[in-house]
Amino acid sequence: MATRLSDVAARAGVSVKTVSNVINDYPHITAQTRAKVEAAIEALDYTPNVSARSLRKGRSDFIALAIPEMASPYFAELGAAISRAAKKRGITVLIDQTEGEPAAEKLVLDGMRGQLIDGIIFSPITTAPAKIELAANAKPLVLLGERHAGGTLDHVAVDSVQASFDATTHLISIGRHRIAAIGVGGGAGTGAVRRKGYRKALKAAGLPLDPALELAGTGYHREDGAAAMRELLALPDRPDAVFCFNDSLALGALRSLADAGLSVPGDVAVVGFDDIEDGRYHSPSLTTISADKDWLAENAVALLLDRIAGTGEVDRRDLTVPYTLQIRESTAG
Amino acid sequence: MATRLSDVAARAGVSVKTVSNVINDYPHITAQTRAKVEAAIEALDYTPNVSARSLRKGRSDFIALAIPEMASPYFAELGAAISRAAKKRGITVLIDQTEGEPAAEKLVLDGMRGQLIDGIIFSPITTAPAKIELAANAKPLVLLGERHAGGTLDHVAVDSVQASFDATTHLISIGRHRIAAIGVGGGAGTGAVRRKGYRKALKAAGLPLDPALELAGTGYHREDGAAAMRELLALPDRPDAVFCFNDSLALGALRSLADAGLSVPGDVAVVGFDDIEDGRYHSPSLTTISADKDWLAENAVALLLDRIAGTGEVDRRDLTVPYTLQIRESTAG
DNA sequence: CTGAGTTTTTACAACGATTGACATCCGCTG
DNA sequence: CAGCGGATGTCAATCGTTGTAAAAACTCAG
Repeated sequence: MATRLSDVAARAGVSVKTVSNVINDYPHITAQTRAKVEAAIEALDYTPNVSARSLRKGRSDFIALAIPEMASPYFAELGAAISRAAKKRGITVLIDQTEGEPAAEKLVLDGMRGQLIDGIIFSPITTAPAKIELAANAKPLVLLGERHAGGTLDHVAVDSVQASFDATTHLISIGRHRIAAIGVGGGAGTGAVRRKGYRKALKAAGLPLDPALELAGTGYHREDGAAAMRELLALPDRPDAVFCFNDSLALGALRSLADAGLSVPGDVAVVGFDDIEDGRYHSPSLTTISADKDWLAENAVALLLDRIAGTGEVDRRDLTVPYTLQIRESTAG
Repeated sequence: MATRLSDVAARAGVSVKTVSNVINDYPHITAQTRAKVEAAIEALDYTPNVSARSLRKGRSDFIALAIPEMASPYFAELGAAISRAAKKRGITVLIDQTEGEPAAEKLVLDGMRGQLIDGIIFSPITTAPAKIELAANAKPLVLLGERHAGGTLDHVAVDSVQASFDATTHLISIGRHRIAAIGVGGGAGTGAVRRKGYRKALKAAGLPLDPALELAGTGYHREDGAAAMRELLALPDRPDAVFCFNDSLALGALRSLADAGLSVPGDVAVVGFDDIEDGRYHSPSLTTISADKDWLAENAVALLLDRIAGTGEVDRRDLTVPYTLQIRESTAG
């Protein structure tokens, strides 16, 4: 079953070394020999044994993507984009669901998978910045997400403060005054950073900051958004707009608004963050911050591969993903 | 950086093989030696090298999951479930997006990844049954999805005919007479099988079969559902219910219905298939066929591992996933 | 205390691909 | 025709782990 290098060599009538040379693009090879070898490879349907190669070379061309959960739409889309970007470069992505568990995240950082993977793209939830720095000796690592903006590791993220500022300002610009925020306490520093932009926008517009309008919730899912929205609607003086720190929260919020018989954006305008596909087809469609996921994926992968190949100790790089505010029905009835 | 077996051996004062024996639970080891070795492993923070192990053993404890796209909600949820099920058994899942491309599917079947993976769970889109049979010599393989029900390969799937029958019958039971079907032509045989159940239900109820009410669409996404629904609404005699062959289609359809100002289920009742999370939080929430994804995942993984470990040529197994009809707002206003 | 029988531990050789040092063999140039 | 560079081949070693088989250590009966 297993075709080996030697099988190819035998069929091509050359030495094992030559086949290896062909595969590894060794400079001095006749077009003729190369053709012969390639024909044999084709004929035998040969694939190099990854284990053997990786054992010998110390490189596997596998990278890991560690995300909290692949079933959540944002991460699913991100994972898909990163897989594609990596595949283009002949790299395979191994997706790791940490489920936000510290133990699982630690495992990732320890360069788990027994030296199989060449590097990690990591979207942390629980692990604190300091610990990441500490453990990050094992493998090249690129961080995603806004946490940790001041660290010493390579990093790719949206400028969440600015984006949140824009989102909130958009709500103000359509005449809203009581603007709530959902997701304030959420994971990975996201909550804190986005709240910063939110508050900044309120302040810039001279609007008061009402603590009752800042909802933490326990997670970043639809149900959390729905619950938070219900809380907001129970307030004596309910908000006329909500900025949700991600689209899932926003979709949950929309559900609660619908249940309450309120119109969107008539009674309450809603803005999300992430631009997941669900939001585009929702009714009403969701206004949201749309970061370029393919850009993010391309750059995260490129950065990591750079670091893996890296000889000299290049400076830490910190990339900012371009984004736009997609105005849709949930704010522009 | 790389701590090797020999490092552990040196520190514990035993031979390399003994350490290996400890790790692999070889029966004859003194408690004392074991303790010594384990202490050394702990102290040095040793992790076995996957490549070397896999090279030597011919087993890697990696399996691949090949799906059309991980960003589509159903497959994202399925992938998450399978990852979890595998992790429980110490297996790592490598997710492969075939994007429905024949070339990519062929690669999967050829047992790509250079013998790294031990087996494949495959959810085919384009590749025909016959070709799968043919190529399936390389690696143990478990098929998902309804295509190929009569083949010779291990197989885990919902009884789509029955489920579709139930879904359609439910629509009939709430008094609908003009029931459309969306997704009839779609990929992987799904369309054909579900249509069969749909037609059967109509026939059983003595309802006429109107070809104009069977919509194919180009894919299984929201946009396809939305487009199909628009087509249906343009009919002179529009349907009073729609059975969509998956939830994404249904959500798209709901969007078009909302755009048209029609009420659900008042004017048109909608049923989906898959029970993805989006449907539960949609407004109106979506009535759907809910197959037990964890059951599916557990059994697919177990079946595959069985086959991998398998000595004797066990008979082909064909597992049917239990499901329920979740009645929600889109049919029960 | 000896020898047989049983545990426990070890030495050695693979697994498949790659690499480096050299040895060839070729056609050419000077 | 010596010599040179290009193109291949030979050979051996290496990556880290584990299966085989045998050596070493221990147990216990006589």
